Amino acid sequence: MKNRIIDTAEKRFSQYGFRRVTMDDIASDLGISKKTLYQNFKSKDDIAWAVKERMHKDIDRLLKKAKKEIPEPIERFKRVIAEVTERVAVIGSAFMTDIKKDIPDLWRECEEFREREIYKYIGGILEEGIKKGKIRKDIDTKIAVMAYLGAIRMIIQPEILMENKFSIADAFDSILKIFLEGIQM
Amino acid sequence: MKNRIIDTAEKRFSQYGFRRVTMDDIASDLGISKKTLYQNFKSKDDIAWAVKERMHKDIDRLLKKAKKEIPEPIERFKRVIAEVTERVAVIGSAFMTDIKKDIPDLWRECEEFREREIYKYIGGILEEGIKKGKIRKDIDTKIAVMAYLGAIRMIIQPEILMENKFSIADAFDSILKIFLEGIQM
DNA sequence: CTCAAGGAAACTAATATAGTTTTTTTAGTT
DNA sequence: AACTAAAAAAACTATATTAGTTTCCTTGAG
Repeated sequence: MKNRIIDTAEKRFSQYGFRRVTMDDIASDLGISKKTLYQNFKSKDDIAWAVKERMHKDIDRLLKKAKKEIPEPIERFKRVIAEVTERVAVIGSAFMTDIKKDIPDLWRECEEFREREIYKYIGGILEEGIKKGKIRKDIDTKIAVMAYLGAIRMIIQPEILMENKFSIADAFDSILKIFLEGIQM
Repeated sequence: MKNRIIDTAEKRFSQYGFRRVTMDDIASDLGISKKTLYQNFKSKDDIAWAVKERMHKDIDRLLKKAKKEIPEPIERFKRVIAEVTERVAVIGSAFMTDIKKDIPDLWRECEEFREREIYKYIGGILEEGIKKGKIRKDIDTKIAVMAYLGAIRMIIQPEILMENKFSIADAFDSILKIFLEGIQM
């Protein structure tokens, strides 16, 4: 049950931020009462922390695995991008803006994680690629990663998917193609 | 004064959405009292409408000008991208989510504008480029435009600029480079 | 000095929602 | 069928927030 709650909360928070999502929303999505929700989590803040903890753990695991299994930068980038991005895009501006005010400690930890694990780690893959002459020297790797995340975040919004003909997989492929083409030598 | 208010509101709405921005915020940013603010606009909703009207007018003007002056698709894309994107990025997910609930008519108009003027128009430039063999056939132009907007939106957040060494101009350049490289034949 | 305009502060009314409690419903057991 | 425990649904309380309004204070011009 706890995981179902975290799933639902993650989805909602990523789309609407923290403040905009009510406990009623989450309970209703899950088909449970608020009472049951509070039997599992002490407060709304607790849920936000749980969402963050699980996400960070998952992403850590994926990044470590990719590092171990794939030495080649472009391929590793592709793997990481495929597996991590959608989750990472959840650290969206509305959520962060909200928790910066409402749960500052949580915000700080998310910021640090993002800086360390996302930009440094993924940016590091790109730097490797630059060293090996596979990726253009003239791009700032952090900007590239940010841009990619921004692009993905744009696409994963449910209204966008609903209103348009393409599937999310197609969209991800397209964006990845543009990026890979754009960053490679 | 009205324009100063619209400037400030546009900035705030683009970053924080509609609901999160208070009339106190706007007044304070401008160094005026709420009283003065209400002397210029009847309500908060009025301000949102004013922001939208002005923006759409500005973008319309820019798009028409570019069409008249620049026949070549890649160059036109560059021009449009340079002049329009930052403004367009203001139609962000937080703002749209808020007004969808709070001011549905405004939301509808913004949606239509975005569909017509941004995706169709800019997408149209890209389609032209495809026809002329300058842009890859295998990308969906709408996804490309969305991705680009997402990337830009990511970068223009003030905290991002503050925390990082690159300038906004550098970031825009980088992103544009990646995109142009990624979409061209 | 007076006065008008505008900023700052205080206020009111309304809304929203976290968290809690009560009522109703449901499913299982005897 | 009756009973019971658990959970959903509904209602409630307390608190926070903010749009819009009013009052008080300050400032600058005449």
